[in-house]
Amino acid sequence: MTRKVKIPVSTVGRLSIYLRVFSQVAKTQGTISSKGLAEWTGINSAQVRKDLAYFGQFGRRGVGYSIQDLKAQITSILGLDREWNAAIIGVGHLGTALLMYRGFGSRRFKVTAALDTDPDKISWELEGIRIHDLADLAAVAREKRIEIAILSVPAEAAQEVANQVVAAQIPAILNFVPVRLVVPKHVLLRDVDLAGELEALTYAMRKR
Amino acid sequence: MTRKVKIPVSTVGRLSIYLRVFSQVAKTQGTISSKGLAEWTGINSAQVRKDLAYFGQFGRRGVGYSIQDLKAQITSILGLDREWNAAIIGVGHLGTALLMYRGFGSRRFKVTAALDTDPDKISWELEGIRIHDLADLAAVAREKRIEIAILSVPAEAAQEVANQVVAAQIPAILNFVPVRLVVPKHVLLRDVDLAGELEALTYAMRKR
DNA sequence: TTATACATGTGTAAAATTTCACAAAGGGGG
DNA sequence: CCCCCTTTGTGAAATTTTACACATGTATAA
Repeated sequence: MTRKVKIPVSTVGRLSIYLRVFSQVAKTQGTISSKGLAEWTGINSAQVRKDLAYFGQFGRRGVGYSIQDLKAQITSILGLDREWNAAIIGVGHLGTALLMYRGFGSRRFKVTAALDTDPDKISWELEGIRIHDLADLAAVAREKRIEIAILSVPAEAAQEVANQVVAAQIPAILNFVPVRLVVPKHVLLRDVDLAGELEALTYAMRKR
Repeated sequence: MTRKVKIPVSTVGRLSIYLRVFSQVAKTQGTISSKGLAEWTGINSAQVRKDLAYFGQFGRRGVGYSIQDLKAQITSILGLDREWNAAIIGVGHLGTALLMYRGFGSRRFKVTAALDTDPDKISWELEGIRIHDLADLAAVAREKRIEIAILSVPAEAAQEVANQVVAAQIPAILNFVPVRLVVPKHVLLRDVDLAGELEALTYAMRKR
């Protein structure tokens, strides 16, 4: 089988990048080479081939990769051949921001619930999504079949909320809170640090 | 000198993480060990020491690092000892979202301008920030001393807008558009791919 | 003063990731 | 059918990143 060796996380990240290229070139050609993908992405062409080879032999020597096929393959590898329900937990500035951001939905992600603890927010609706009481998380998660919790709560509350997410049997967390969360290892956790991204820029700018 | 060897990007990313820990522990202790930082962050303690050692000898053997000192050091290393003016370019869903998100401002980043090409948006104000015509980018950038452009425009327009940013002499771009931008190498570019983050999660969930 | 426990800074080893480089194939033209 | 150009898939090398391990320094207590 193909999935004997462990696949680097970085490879998975690049799959997303390759997928994106297709929406930009698909119209003009039916096929693309690793060199072509390399040019579009800035990733070394050997790297491209190696990334794809982890999952199978999708290319044809002398020809390249069928865009249609490869698109379908990567879509399937990334689990994007179906929809995923997500809930936003914490409807403060960032949470509201993420709720408004339709980019999540644009691919296969649907934000179908929002939760907060603030009585002034609960029962309100934002962008057509009702805000539930966080206390009802387990019920909401079950009912709406939530599989991804998008966390944007205050730092002090983050771990406690994460515990509730785990208790509600939601299997994955996308954490926007700049705090290290401890979760059982069967729960998938991914951190996004927006301030950190800016800091990487100022670090580089400072040296001038 | 301390800056002879090249510092890994990953090290810089971890500095942000260390810095964050201090706001959570500072009150209780005056000092922290690499082991302590390791426990807070999940990063190996030798890694912590190596990261810090790139920039100088901040610790004391048998004692650890003075939190106050280390905080000041990292703050300075990351260039966070002053404020940075940022502009949000593209006030669609994500742009609005980012504009509302005060987390950027919470540290040393100030979003002081917003720009768009849509006549219906230009001259409006959002969160107290006036939306300018993108055509005026160079003037706005000069006047407001913009040093970071936060890009959230449609994919088709991204490269062209990036060119304008470069022409406006803005030295750094934080790009939220899932497109590879080509910029001169004196311009700092950092990509944030929100959909990609979710895709990393679904990839892992799919395998069950 | 000496023993003990702690913790840094760093040389070295290990692991992971990226890049090179080439044999093996595919395709097209004559 | 043969030649030539292209491009994959993949060992092996190179590079980068992480982890180990320990000599060296610090503090405390008896």
